[in-house]
Amino acid sequence: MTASKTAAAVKPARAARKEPPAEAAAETSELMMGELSELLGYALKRAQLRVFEDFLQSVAPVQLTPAQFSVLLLLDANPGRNQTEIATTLGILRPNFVAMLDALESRGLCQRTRSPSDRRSHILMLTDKGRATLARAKKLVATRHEARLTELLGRDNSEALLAMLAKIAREF
Amino acid sequence: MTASKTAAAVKPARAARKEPPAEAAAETSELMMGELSELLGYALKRAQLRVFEDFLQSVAPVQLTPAQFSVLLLLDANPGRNQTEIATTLGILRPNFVAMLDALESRGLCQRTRSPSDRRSHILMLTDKGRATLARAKKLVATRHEARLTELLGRDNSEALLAMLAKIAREF
DNA sequence: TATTGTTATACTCTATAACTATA
DNA sequence: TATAGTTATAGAGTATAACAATA
Repeated sequence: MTASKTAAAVKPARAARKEPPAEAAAETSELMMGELSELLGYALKRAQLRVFEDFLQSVAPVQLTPAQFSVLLLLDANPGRNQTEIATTLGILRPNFVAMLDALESRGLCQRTRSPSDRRSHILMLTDKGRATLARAKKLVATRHEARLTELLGRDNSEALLAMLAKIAREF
Repeated sequence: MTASKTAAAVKPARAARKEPPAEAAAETSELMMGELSELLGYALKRAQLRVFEDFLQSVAPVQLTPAQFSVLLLLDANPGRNQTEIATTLGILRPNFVAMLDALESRGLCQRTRSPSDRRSHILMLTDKGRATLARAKKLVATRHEARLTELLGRDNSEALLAMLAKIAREF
Protein backbone atom coordinates (compact mmCIF):
# COMPACT_ATOMS: atom_id res chain seq x y z
CA MET A 1 0.00 0.00 0.00
CA THR A 2 1.12 3.56 -0.49
CA ALA A 3 1.84 4.49 3.07
CA SER A 4 1.60 8.21 3.55
CA LYS A 5 3.96 10.19 5.69
CA THR A 6 1.58 12.32 7.63
CA ALA A 7 -1.95 12.03 8.81
CA ALA A 8 -3.19 14.72 6.52
CA ALA A 9 -1.59 12.99 3.59
CA VAL A 10 -4.04 10.13 3.49
CA LYS A 11 -5.93 10.12 0.26
CA PRO A 12 -9.38 8.73 -0.21
CA ALA A 13 -7.80 6.09 -2.43
CA ARG A 14 -10.95 5.98 -4.47
CA ALA A 15 -11.75 2.47 -5.43
CA ALA A 16 -11.44 2.42 -9.15
CA ARG A 17 -14.95 3.06 -10.32
CA LYS A 18 -16.45 0.24 -12.19
CA GLU A 19 -17.67 1.56 -15.47
CA PRO A 20 -21.41 1.56 -15.69
CA PRO A 21 -22.30 -1.00 -18.33
CA ALA A 22 -22.25 0.85 -21.63
CA GLU A 23 -25.13 -1.18 -22.91
CA ALA A 24 -28.41 0.33 -21.87
CA ALA A 25 -29.41 -3.05 -20.62
CA ALA A 26 -27.98 -3.39 -17.09
CA GLU A 27 -30.92 -3.02 -14.76
CA THR A 28 -28.94 -3.27 -11.53
CA SER A 29 -26.32 -0.54 -11.67
CA GLU A 30 -24.32 0.68 -8.70
CA LEU A 31 -26.05 3.12 -6.41
CA MET A 32 -24.67 6.58 -5.86
CA MET A 33 -23.43 7.09 -2.34
CA GLY A 34 -23.82 10.81 -2.90
CA GLU A 35 -23.18 13.04 0.08
CA LEU A 36 -23.14 9.99 2.31
CA SER A 37 -19.46 9.67 1.42
CA GLU A 38 -18.80 12.95 3.19
CA LEU A 39 -20.73 12.14 6.36
CA LEU A 40 -18.23 11.51 9.12
CA GLY A 41 -20.78 9.88 11.39
CA TYR A 42 -21.66 7.36 8.72
CA ALA A 43 -18.02 6.45 8.06
CA LEU A 44 -17.45 6.24 11.81
CA LYS A 45 -20.29 3.79 12.26
CA ARG A 46 -19.32 1.57 9.34
CA ALA A 47 -15.67 1.50 10.42
CA GLN A 48 -16.64 0.70 14.00
CA LEU A 49 -18.81 -2.21 12.91
CA ARG A 50 -16.05 -3.59 10.71
CA VAL A 51 -13.40 -3.24 13.42
CA PHE A 52 -15.57 -4.94 16.05
CA GLU A 53 -16.37 -7.72 13.62
CA ASP A 54 -12.68 -8.27 12.98
CA PHE A 55 -11.88 -8.07 16.68
CA LEU A 56 -14.40 -10.80 17.45
CA GLN A 57 -12.92 -13.00 14.77
CA SER A 58 -9.32 -12.33 15.78
CA VAL A 59 -9.94 -13.05 19.43
CA ALA A 60 -12.29 -15.98 18.85
CA PRO A 61 -9.91 -18.54 20.43
CA VAL A 62 -10.43 -16.93 23.85
CA GLN A 63 -14.10 -16.10 23.26
CA LEU A 64 -14.12 -12.49 24.36
CA THR A 65 -16.23 -9.64 23.06
CA PRO A 66 -14.75 -6.14 22.76
CA ALA A 67 -16.74 -5.13 25.84
CA GLN A 68 -15.49 -8.10 27.87
CA PHE A 69 -11.93 -7.43 26.77
CA SER A 70 -12.23 -3.83 27.92
CA VAL A 71 -13.48 -4.98 31.32
CA LEU A 72 -10.56 -7.37 31.78
CA LEU A 73 -8.09 -4.67 30.73
CA LEU A 74 -9.55 -2.24 33.23
CA LEU A 75 -9.63 -4.78 36.05
CA ASP A 76 -6.00 -5.59 35.37
CA ALA A 77 -5.02 -1.93 35.51
CA ASN A 78 -7.22 -1.21 38.55
CA PRO A 79 -7.34 -4.16 40.92
CA GLY A 80 -9.51 -3.83 43.99
CA ARG A 81 -12.10 -1.41 42.59
CA ASN A 82 -15.82 -1.97 42.91
CA GLN A 83 -18.47 -2.55 40.27
CA THR A 84 -19.70 1.02 40.10
CA GLU A 85 -16.22 2.39 39.49
CA ILE A 86 -15.35 -0.07 36.74
CA ALA A 87 -18.73 0.17 35.06
CA THR A 88 -19.00 3.95 34.97
CA THR A 89 -15.43 4.31 33.73
CA LEU A 90 -16.39 2.14 30.76
CA GLY A 91 -19.66 3.96 30.21
CA ILE A 92 -21.64 0.91 31.26
CA LEU A 93 -24.67 1.42 33.48
CA ARG A 94 -24.50 -0.42 36.77
CA PRO A 95 -27.58 -2.56 36.18
CA ASN A 96 -26.20 -3.72 32.85
CA PHE A 97 -22.82 -4.50 34.34
CA VAL A 98 -24.25 -7.22 36.60
CA ALA A 99 -24.89 -9.77 33.86
CA MET A 100 -21.57 -8.96 32.23
CA LEU A 101 -19.72 -9.70 35.44
CA ASP A 102 -21.81 -12.83 36.01
CA ALA A 103 -20.59 -14.15 32.67
CA LEU A 104 -16.95 -13.36 33.36
CA GLU A 105 -17.08 -14.68 36.92
CA SER A 106 -18.85 -17.90 35.91
CA ARG A 107 -16.00 -18.51 33.49
CA GLY A 108 -13.57 -18.05 36.36
CA LEU A 109 -11.96 -14.97 34.84
CA CYS A 110 -12.67 -12.56 37.68
CA GLN A 111 -13.93 -12.59 41.23
CA ARG A 112 -16.30 -10.53 43.38
CA THR A 113 -15.50 -10.23 47.08
CA ARG A 114 -17.32 -8.12 49.64
CA SER A 115 -15.31 -5.17 50.82
CA PRO A 116 -14.57 -5.36 54.57
CA SER A 117 -14.57 -1.57 54.85
CA ASP A 118 -17.91 -1.11 53.08
CA ARG A 119 -19.94 -4.27 52.97
CA ARG A 120 -22.19 -2.91 50.25
CA SER A 121 -19.34 -2.95 47.74
CA HIS A 122 -18.00 -5.80 45.68
CA ILE A 123 -14.26 -5.62 45.22
CA LEU A 124 -13.28 -6.89 41.79
CA MET A 125 -10.13 -8.77 40.89
CA LEU A 126 -8.87 -10.83 38.00
CA THR A 127 -8.19 -14.48 38.80
CA ASP A 128 -5.01 -16.19 37.62
CA LYS A 129 -7.06 -17.67 34.81
CA GLY A 130 -8.37 -14.20 34.03
CA ARG A 131 -4.85 -12.83 33.79
CA ALA A 132 -3.77 -15.72 31.60
CA THR A 133 -6.78 -15.29 29.33
CA LEU A 134 -6.17 -11.56 29.11
CA ALA A 135 -2.54 -12.13 28.19
CA ARG A 136 -3.55 -14.53 25.46
CA ALA A 137 -6.22 -12.13 24.23
CA LYS A 138 -3.76 -9.24 24.13
CA LYS A 139 -1.45 -11.28 21.96
CA LEU A 140 -4.26 -12.17 19.56
CA VAL A 141 -5.40 -8.55 19.36
CA ALA A 142 -1.88 -7.32 18.70
CA THR A 143 -0.84 -9.90 16.13
CA ARG A 144 -4.07 -10.70 14.32
CA HIS A 145 -6.11 -7.54 14.70
CA GLU A 146 -4.10 -4.37 15.21
CA ALA A 147 -1.13 -5.48 13.14
CA ARG A 148 -3.35 -5.72 10.08
CA LEU A 149 -5.05 -2.44 10.85
CA THR A 150 -1.71 -0.69 11.24
CA GLU A 151 -0.51 -2.28 8.06
CA LEU A 152 -3.55 -0.97 6.22
CA LEU A 153 -3.16 2.62 7.37
CA GLY A 154 0.52 2.89 8.16
CA ARG A 155 1.90 3.33 11.65
CA ASP A 156 1.86 7.12 11.75
CA ASN A 157 -1.65 7.35 10.36
CA SER A 158 -2.82 4.68 12.74
CA GLU A 159 -1.57 6.67 15.69
CA ALA A 160 -3.04 9.86 14.30
CA LEU A 161 -6.38 8.11 13.89
CA LEU A 162 -6.36 6.90 17.49
CA ALA A 163 -5.46 10.36 18.72
CA MET A 164 -8.28 11.99 16.75
CA LEU A 165 -10.89 9.48 17.90
CA ALA A 166 -9.83 9.91 21.51
CA LYS A 167 -10.02 13.67 21.09
CA ILE A 168 -13.54 13.45 19.69
CA ALA A 169 -14.67 11.21 22.55
CA ARG A 170 -13.08 13.54 25.07
CA GLU A 171 -13.63 17.04 23.74
CA PHE A 172 -16.39 17.07 21.18
CA MET B 1 3.58 -6.97 31.98
CA THR B 2 4.12 -3.25 31.74
CA ALA B 3 3.92 -1.87 28.27
CA SER B 4 6.00 1.20 28.97
CA LYS B 5 9.36 -0.53 28.70
CA THR B 6 10.99 -0.42 25.29
CA ALA B 7 8.85 -0.26 22.16
CA ALA B 8 10.45 2.45 20.10
CA ALA B 9 7.26 3.84 18.61
CA VAL B 10 5.18 3.79 21.76
CA LYS B 11 4.90 7.20 23.21
CA PRO B 12 4.30 7.53 26.90
CA ALA B 13 0.71 8.38 27.62
CA ARG B 14 1.88 10.91 30.14
CA ALA B 15 5.53 11.62 30.72
CA ALA B 16 5.13 13.72 33.81
CA ARG B 17 3.10 12.09 36.53
CA LYS B 18 0.32 14.14 37.90
CA GLU B 19 0.79 14.03 41.60
CA PRO B 20 -0.61 10.73 42.73
CA PRO B 21 -2.31 11.40 46.05
CA ALA B 22 0.81 11.10 48.13
CA GLU B 23 -1.20 11.31 51.28
CA ALA B 24 -3.72 8.67 52.16
CA ALA B 25 -6.44 11.23 51.60
CA ALA B 26 -8.18 10.80 48.24
CA GLU B 27 -10.39 7.76 48.49
CA THR B 28 -11.88 7.99 45.03
CA SER B 29 -8.90 8.50 42.79
CA GLU B 30 -9.03 8.39 39.02
CA LEU B 31 -8.96 5.00 37.45
CA MET B 32 -6.14 4.01 35.15
CA MET B 33 -7.29 3.59 31.58
CA GLY B 34 -4.19 1.46 31.01
CA GLU B 35 -3.89 -0.20 27.63
CA LEU B 36 -7.48 0.74 26.87
CA SER B 37 -6.08 4.08 25.67
CA GLU B 38 -4.28 2.24 22.88
CA LEU B 39 -7.25 0.17 21.74
CA LEU B 40 -8.47 1.57 18.47
CA GLY B 41 -11.78 -0.27 18.63
CA TYR B 42 -12.56 1.27 21.99
CA ALA B 43 -11.76 4.80 20.81
CA LEU B 44 -13.79 4.16 17.68
CA LYS B 45 -16.84 3.13 19.66
CA ARG B 46 -16.68 6.03 22.10
CA ALA B 47 -16.17 8.54 19.30
CA GLN B 48 -19.03 7.07 17.32
CA LEU B 49 -21.40 7.31 20.28
CA ARG B 50 -20.40 10.92 20.91
CA VAL B 51 -20.78 11.90 17.26
CA PHE B 52 -24.22 10.29 16.96
CA GLU B 53 -25.32 11.96 20.17
CA ASP B 54 -24.23 15.33 18.83
CA PHE B 55 -25.85 14.62 15.45
CA LEU B 56 -29.18 13.89 17.12
CA GLN B 57 -28.98 17.11 19.08
CA SER B 58 -27.88 19.22 16.12
CA VAL B 59 -30.61 17.93 13.86
CA ALA B 60 -33.33 17.88 16.53
CA PRO B 61 -35.43 20.60 14.83
CA VAL B 62 -36.19 18.20 11.96
CA GLN B 63 -36.39 15.10 14.15
CA LEU B 64 -34.17 12.80 12.14
CA THR B 65 -31.88 10.04 13.40
CA PRO B 66 -28.53 9.39 11.71
CA ALA B 67 -30.04 6.31 10.07
CA GLN B 68 -33.07 8.21 8.78
CA PHE B 69 -30.85 10.98 7.46
CA SER B 70 -28.75 8.42 5.58
CA VAL B 71 -31.89 6.96 4.01
CA LEU B 72 -33.09 10.37 2.83
CA LEU B 73 -29.65 11.18 1.42
CA LEU B 74 -29.57 7.92 -0.50
CA LEU B 75 -33.11 8.30 -1.82
CA ASP B 76 -32.24 11.78 -3.02
CA ALA B 77 -29.15 10.53 -4.85
CA ASN B 78 -30.93 7.45 -6.23
CA PRO B 79 -34.57 8.16 -7.03
CA GLY B 80 -36.65 5.30 -8.32
CA ARG B 81 -34.82 2.45 -6.61
CA ASN B 82 -36.56 -0.26 -4.65
CA GLN B 83 -36.41 -1.12 -0.96
CA THR B 84 -33.92 -3.95 -1.28
CA GLU B 85 -31.44 -1.78 -3.16
CA ILE B 86 -31.60 1.11 -0.73
CA ALA B 87 -31.54 -1.10 2.36
CA THR B 88 -28.63 -3.32 1.37
CA THR B 89 -26.56 -0.34 0.25
CA LEU B 90 -26.94 1.06 3.75
CA GLY B 91 -26.23 -2.29 5.41
CA ILE B 92 -29.80 -2.51 6.65
CA LEU B 93 -31.56 -5.87 6.47
CA ARG B 94 -34.73 -5.83 4.42
CA PRO B 95 -37.03 -6.85 7.25
CA ASN B 96 -35.68 -4.07 9.43
CA PHE B 97 -36.07 -1.52 6.67
CA VAL B 98 -39.85 -1.90 6.57
CA ALA B 99 -40.56 -0.13 9.85
CA MET B 100 -38.00 2.54 9.03
CA LEU B 101 -39.75 3.31 5.76
CA ASP B 102 -43.14 3.20 7.44
CA ALA B 103 -41.99 5.95 9.79
CA LEU B 104 -40.61 8.14 7.01
CA GLU B 105 -43.62 7.57 4.76
CA SER B 106 -46.14 8.25 7.53
CA ARG B 107 -44.41 11.59 8.04
CA GLY B 108 -44.84 12.28 4.35
CA LEU B 109 -41.11 12.37 3.64
CA CYS B 110 -41.00 9.59 1.08
CA GLN B 111 -43.34 7.47 -0.96
CA ARG B 112 -43.65 3.82 -1.99
CA THR B 113 -45.18 3.07 -5.38
CA ARG B 114 -45.51 -0.31 -7.02
CA SER B 115 -43.23 -0.76 -9.99
CA PRO B 116 -45.25 -1.28 -13.21
CA SER B 117 -42.48 -3.46 -14.65
CA ASP B 118 -42.20 -5.72 -11.59
CA ARG B 119 -45.22 -5.52 -9.36
CA ARG B 120 -43.34 -7.11 -6.47
CA SER B 121 -41.08 -4.07 -6.11
CA HIS B 122 -41.73 -0.80 -4.35
CA ILE B 123 -40.18 2.14 -6.10
CA LEU B 124 -39.01 4.72 -3.58
CA MET B 125 -39.00 8.48 -4.00
CA LEU B 126 -38.66 11.52 -1.81
CA THR B 127 -41.71 13.74 -1.64
CA ASP B 128 -41.42 17.51 -1.91
CA LYS B 129 -41.70 17.64 1.85
CA GLY B 130 -38.95 15.01 2.06
CA ARG B 131 -36.66 17.09 -0.12
CA ALA B 132 -37.40 20.19 1.92
CA THR B 133 -36.76 18.38 5.18
CA LEU B 134 -33.54 16.90 3.83
CA ALA B 135 -32.35 20.33 2.74
CA ARG B 136 -33.05 21.72 6.17
CA ALA B 137 -31.35 18.77 7.81
CA LYS B 138 -28.27 19.15 5.62
CA LYS B 139 -27.95 22.75 6.69
CA LEU B 140 -28.22 21.83 10.35
CA VAL B 141 -25.65 19.05 9.98
CA ALA B 142 -23.23 21.34 8.18
CA THR B 143 -23.52 24.37 10.42
CA ARG B 144 -24.16 22.89 13.84
CA HIS B 145 -22.54 19.47 13.65
CA GLU B 146 -19.72 19.17 11.15
CA ALA B 147 -18.54 22.72 11.49
CA ARG B 148 -17.75 22.13 15.15
CA LEU B 149 -16.14 18.79 14.42
CA THR B 150 -13.95 20.31 11.74
CA GLU B 151 -13.08 23.12 14.08
CA LEU B 152 -12.01 20.67 16.74
CA LEU B 153 -9.71 18.65 14.50
CA GLY B 154 -8.77 21.10 11.79
CA ARG B 155 -9.87 20.79 8.20
CA ASP B 156 -6.99 18.69 6.93
CA ASN B 157 -7.15 16.28 9.83
CA SER B 158 -10.91 16.06 9.50
CA GLU B 159 -10.59 15.01 5.89
CA ALA B 160 -7.82 12.57 6.72
CA LEU B 161 -10.01 11.06 9.42
CA LEU B 162 -12.90 10.60 7.02
CA ALA B 163 -10.58 9.02 4.46
CA MET B 164 -9.14 6.57 6.99
CA LEU B 165 -12.53 5.55 8.33
CA ALA B 166 -13.84 4.97 4.82
CA LYS B 167 -10.75 2.95 4.04
CA ILE B 168 -11.25 0.77 7.10
CA ALA B 169 -14.89 0.18 6.23
CA ARG B 170 -13.96 -0.65 2.64
CA GLU B 171 -10.71 -2.52 2.84
CA PHE B 172 -10.13 -3.90 6.33
C1' DT C 1 -31.22 9.75 54.06
C1' DA C 2 -27.84 8.01 50.53
C1' DT C 3 -25.30 4.37 48.11
C1' DT C 4 -24.10 -0.60 46.21
C1' DG C 5 -25.52 -4.31 43.90
C1' DT C 6 -29.43 -6.19 42.05
C1' DT C 7 -34.00 -7.26 39.69
C1' DA C 8 -37.45 -6.12 36.58
C1' DT C 9 -38.64 -3.98 32.61
C1' DA C 10 -38.79 -1.53 28.27
C1' DC C 11 -37.15 0.19 24.08
C1' DT C 12 -33.98 0.13 20.21
C1' DC C 13 -30.98 -2.59 16.88
C1' DT C 14 -29.97 -6.43 14.69
C1' DA C 15 -30.71 -11.19 12.80
C1' DT C 16 -33.37 -15.28 10.89
C1' DA C 17 -37.34 -17.93 9.31
C1' DA C 18 -41.36 -17.97 6.90
C1' DC C 19 -45.38 -16.06 4.62
C1' DT C 20 -47.73 -13.48 0.22
C1' DA C 21 -47.77 -11.96 -4.16
C1' DT C 22 -45.64 -11.76 -7.87
C1' DA C 23 -42.15 -13.33 -11.49
C1' DT D 1 -38.45 -22.21 -8.73
C1' DA D 2 -36.92 -17.59 -7.18
C1' DT D 3 -37.50 -12.77 -5.60
C1' DA D 4 -39.64 -8.32 -3.10
C1' DG D 5 -41.87 -6.89 0.64
C1' DT D 6 -43.59 -8.25 4.83
C1' DT D 7 -44.55 -10.43 9.49
C1' DA D 8 -43.11 -12.58 13.56
C1' DT D 9 -39.70 -13.36 16.66
C1' DA D 10 -35.46 -13.62 19.17
C1' DG D 11 -31.23 -11.71 20.79
C1' DA D 12 -28.11 -8.15 21.99
C1' DG D 13 -27.41 -3.37 23.88
C1' DT D 14 -29.07 0.30 26.55
C1' DA D 15 -32.15 2.96 29.69
C1' DT D 16 -34.96 3.83 34.15
C1' DA D 17 -37.36 2.61 38.51
C1' DA D 18 -37.27 0.28 42.66
C1' DC D 19 -35.88 -2.94 46.28
C1' DA D 20 -32.65 -5.09 50.09
C1' DA D 21 -28.55 -4.51 52.55
C1' DT D 22 -25.53 -1.36 54.31
C1' DA D 23 -23.66 3.19 55.34
